[in-house]
Amino acid sequence: MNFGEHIKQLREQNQLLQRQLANALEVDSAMLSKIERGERRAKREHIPILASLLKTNEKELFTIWLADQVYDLIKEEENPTEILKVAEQEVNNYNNKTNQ
Amino acid sequence: MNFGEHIKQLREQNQLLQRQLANALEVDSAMLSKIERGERRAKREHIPILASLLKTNEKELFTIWLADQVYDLIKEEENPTEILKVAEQEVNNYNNKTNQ
DNA sequence: TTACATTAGACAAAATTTGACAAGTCAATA
DNA sequence: TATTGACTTGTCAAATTTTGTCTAATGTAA
Repeated sequence: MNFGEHIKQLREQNQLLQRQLANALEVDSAMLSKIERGERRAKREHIPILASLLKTNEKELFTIWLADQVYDLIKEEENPTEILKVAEQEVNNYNNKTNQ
Repeated sequence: MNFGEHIKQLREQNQLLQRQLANALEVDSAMLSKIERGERRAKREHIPILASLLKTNEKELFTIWLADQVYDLIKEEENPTEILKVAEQEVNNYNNKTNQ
C-alpha cells in the first residue's frame, strides 16, 4: 500500500471528502486528489494533520510517507531490493560508528 | 562506504587525480571534490565513465550510487531501517502484482 | 617560494516541484 | 435531461532545489 492509496482508504473509512482533508491541509481539492494518486507529494507538515483527521498513528503514517519516496527512487530500477540492501548497510554502518 | 568515499578510494587505488576524473566527466575539479565529499551528486551518465576509469563493475557502482540517494533520504530519521522495510514491502508487492 | 591538488563559499543558471485555476468526467438524483 | 457535487486532468507561473562554475583559500611537497 503506497501513501496515496493509504490516505484514500483511511479517508473513506472515516467518511471524509477530499474537500474536507484538503481544507485541513490548506490546499485545494485537486491537490488532494493528486496526492492520493501519487501525482503530488504531501508535505511533511501535512502528516500530523492527516494522522489526526484519519485517526491513525502519526509515526506509522510518516514512515509510509517516507517509504513511498524511497520507493519512487528505486522502483524503475532492475535491482531495487539490492539497492535497499546496500542502503541498509549504510544505515547499520553509521549506527555502528556513532553508538560505539 | 558511501558513493563519494567509494569513488575517492578507487581513484586513489588507480592513482588518478580529481582533475583527471573531472575532465572525463566534463566538470571542473571543484565539482569532483564535492562529489567525493557527498556535497554534490554525480549524474547517472557519469557512472559508466567512472566505472570504466576506475576499473570497477558498472552495475555495482550504479547500485551504490542509488543506495546513497536512498540513504540521504532517510538518514536523518529516527527509524531508517523501518522505512526501508516498508519500502521493500512495496517493491515485493509490486513484483507480485506484475509477475503473476 | 613555487607549483599543484584539493576544498570552500558564493552565486547565477538550470531543473524540478509545487499548487492554483479552469475545465473536464462521472454518478446520483431531482 | 438538467443539476449538483465529488473527483480528475491539464496547464502554467511561482517557488524551491539542485547544479556547476568561478574565485579564493588551504594544504603539501619539492
